[in-house]
Formats: sequence, C-alpha cells, structure tokens
Amino acid sequence: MTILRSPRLADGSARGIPDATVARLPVYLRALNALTEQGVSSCSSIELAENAGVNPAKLRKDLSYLGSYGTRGVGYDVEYLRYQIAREIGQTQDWDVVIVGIGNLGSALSSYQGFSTRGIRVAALVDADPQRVGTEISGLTVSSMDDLDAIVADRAISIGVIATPGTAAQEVADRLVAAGITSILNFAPALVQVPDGVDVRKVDLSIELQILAYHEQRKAGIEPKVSGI
Amino acid sequence: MTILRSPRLADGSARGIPDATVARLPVYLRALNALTEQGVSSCSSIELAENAGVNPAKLRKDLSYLGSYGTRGVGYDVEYLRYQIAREIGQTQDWDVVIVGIGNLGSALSSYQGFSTRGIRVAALVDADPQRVGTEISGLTVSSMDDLDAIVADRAISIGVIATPGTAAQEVADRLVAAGITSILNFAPALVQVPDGVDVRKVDLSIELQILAYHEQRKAGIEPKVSGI
DNA sequence: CTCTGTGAACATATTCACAGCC
DNA sequence: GGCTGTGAATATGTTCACAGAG
Repeated sequence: MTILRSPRLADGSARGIPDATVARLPVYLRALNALTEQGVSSCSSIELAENAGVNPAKLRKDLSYLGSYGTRGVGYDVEYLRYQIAREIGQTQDWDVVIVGIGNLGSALSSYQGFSTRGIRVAALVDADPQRVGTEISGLTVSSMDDLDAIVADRAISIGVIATPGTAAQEVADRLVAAGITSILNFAPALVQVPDGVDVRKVDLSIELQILAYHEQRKAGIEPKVSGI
Repeated sequence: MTILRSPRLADGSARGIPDATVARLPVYLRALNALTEQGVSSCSSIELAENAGVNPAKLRKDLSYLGSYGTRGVGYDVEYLRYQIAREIGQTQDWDVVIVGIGNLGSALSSYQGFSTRGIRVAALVDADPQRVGTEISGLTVSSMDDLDAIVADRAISIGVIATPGTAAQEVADRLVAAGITSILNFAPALVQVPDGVDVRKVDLSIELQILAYHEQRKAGIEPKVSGI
C-alpha cells in the first residue's frame, strides 16, 4: 500500500506513470505476446484493447504516457511496442524473488509456471519450520530463516513474498526489510507495517471471494424487486 | 471485471455502495475481529482505521454508506459494527465455492485455512485430468468436469474459482456459466469473457510481482539522479 | 480516409474540515 | 470536549470526441 507517487511529468527522463496505468501494462504485454504467438505483427488499439479486455481509448491513453509508439492511420508494431512496454516495466531483466512460508500456498507459488515467462524468477525459499528446511520444492532447497540475510545479500534480491499465516506476517516483513528487501507481496491475511521506501502489495484470497459474495447477495436480493423486467 | 453498477441510492432499501468501499468492508471486518480477540469492545474511527491500514476519514465515509452505526463523541461498538458489516456483505451465511483445476494452486486453495472463518466454504473440487479425478484433497474428492452441472445444481453453488492454466480458462468459464455459476474468481493468466450478469474478478500472481518490479526499477533508476537528497 | 494521441468532459475516489450530537 | 457523519474540495481515473499525422 505504500506506493511511491510521481504522477506529474517533470523534466526529460523522469516519466511518472499513473498507478492505474502501471497495473495494466503487464496486461498489455501479455496481450502482445499472445498476438505474436498468433503471428500478428501489427495491430490497432481496438484489436489490442480487445485482447487485453479494456476500452481502446484507455489503452491509447495508457500508451501515451510511455511515448508515441504507434503510427497514425496504421496502428502499433507488435514487437516494437512489446519491447517498449517491457523496457518501461523492467522486464528486460529477470527479477529474483524470495518466498517466505513454504506451506501449501508457498509451495504452489514456488512451482507456478506463469512467473518465468514474465521476468520473475523464484530464487530462494525460506521457512521458519525446521521440519521444512532442507526439503526440496521444484528444484529449490528450503532454507532456514536464519539464512535470510545472507540469501538476500548474496543474490541481490529486492522482492520478497510472504506466504505465511497471518500471525507471522509482520515478523516476516520485519525480517525481510532488515535483510534489505524493498518490495513485498503479501499473501497473508494481515496488515503489515513497513518503513517508507518499501512497497507492499497485498493479495487476499478470502477478500476476493467475499467481494464476489457481496455481489451475489445483491443479485439474489434485488431480483425479486425488479419483477417488471 | 463485469461488475454490476448501482452507486446511487434510490428509494429506501436499495443501498448502492461504491466499489472501492465494498472492497474494503472485508478488511474492516477482519480488523474488528482482531479487536474482539484482543477484548476490545468499543473503538474510535482512528483506532479501527489503524488496524485496517486506512485513513480514518475514509473509514468513516465508508461506514456512512451502510448507515449510522457509531455514536458521536464515543466511537463504534465493535460487536455491533461487526454484525452490521457482516450482514451487508452477506457474511451471515456461508458461501459454497467450487474450484476448477486442482494443480498446485488449486490444491493450495482447497486447503487454505483463511476461507472458513470468512464465510467461504470450499464445497467441491473439479479437474479435467482423469488422473486427478478421485484423488482426495483436504477431505474432498476431486470430481470430473462432467459432473460440474450436477454439483453446482445439487449444492446450489453460485461462485466458481478457476485455477487452471491460461489456455483452459475460457473453456472452464464457459462450462461454469453453463452450469449456473454467476460469480467467478479467475487465477488463470488469461482474459475470460462472460455474459452480462456474471461477475468476474481476476487475481494475477505474475502481474502483482511485475508491478513491484516496476517500482523497484524506478527506485534503482531514480536514486542516482537525486544525489542532493 | 484511418487510426493515433490528447485536451476536455465526466465519473469515481480520497481527503479535508467542520457542523451536529453525545 | 470528543468523535461521528458528511458536504465541499481535491485528486485520480475513465471516456468522449476530434485534431492531426500518415
């Protein structure tokens, strides 16, 4: 939740892309990859927007924050645009992440197929439970929490994933920050406090379903009222 | 992404709570539960906001959409507010969900501890792979896709979770909708199209990390420039 | 003529600041 | 006096609609 702000474009190189746009750039990248696989080498904002599931105007506005990478009257060169977005979001390099908490969810994340093609490399697994330390999960050996500092330093890891129970989340976040991690993806159902300069994003599996349940309830509750339609 | 809209409060009973507020209500519920466990029976908007990780004004505005459940000069009764929010988001009942795709992620979701206490009950597991059908995961037997219609109908399930590879996602979504599912949580890295009236929410594990990577890149790239501070 | 890039209009969300009740 | 509930102000995000490049 502690996300850096810089939405105004100042001088030359510092861009300042809106958060909402940043969150969609990976979606566009995926859509462009799909088009490449289909052998499409050029596309309009309408086609790309369809593949990404957004409104074409929104897509064009989003891309306009990066620069003018299209051709008026023609559209976008798929490969060129793909490279430009990849460069913008740092996908020209791989990012190493360390996962803390190798329970069911942590194990699933460790072997998640979708990461490698998106510039994410699971570089290390850490767990507090001595029973799990030494275990091998999809080619990686689970390390002890005591080795966290060394792992983060040695492999120059800046992104950590918390996949522990909620009760351990804050403690783990503190350890990650102390080890030098500056970005955290938190799957634990708990709020974690971090110092300024550290970004946290939260994925809460229950909350997503609770939101759907809310809408379900409304559907069920409202339909009887709208008997005319 | 196809979320029903009704932000305007019309006559009496139809409320119309903003999406952003709906997404935070489960967070408040969790914070209230935490306070109850600590033996706190009353709290101010400031205390609750701290526990939920939001601004107190935002919290008060969010709660104002539900009604006036606080007492001026005093604060909120934890138990009473907890009940009111629970009722609003449909947490006074349990919601059955069916998970499709029992790979690593699907298995992890099946045994996720956080659901049961949040009104979510994993009622059925389904997989297209005959090898997996019949397997038992945390007390549930994996069923065949052929049985999907019967399962959804018999257990009156309205929420489905897609945990398949991206390539299967649209096919699975179609099957879920055909079976009568009206809300889908999609973990597959793919866009799914659904008819009007069906809600889809998407959780994309890669994208969350890619967004963090973007911010990491900025931190790394910008610091050398801001040498004065 | 086609399709991008973008100012302007609109919609939603957040935060401020204070009136009103306890 | 203290804290909620909320109008008003601000910030952010989305969509429209069209000027302008090719």
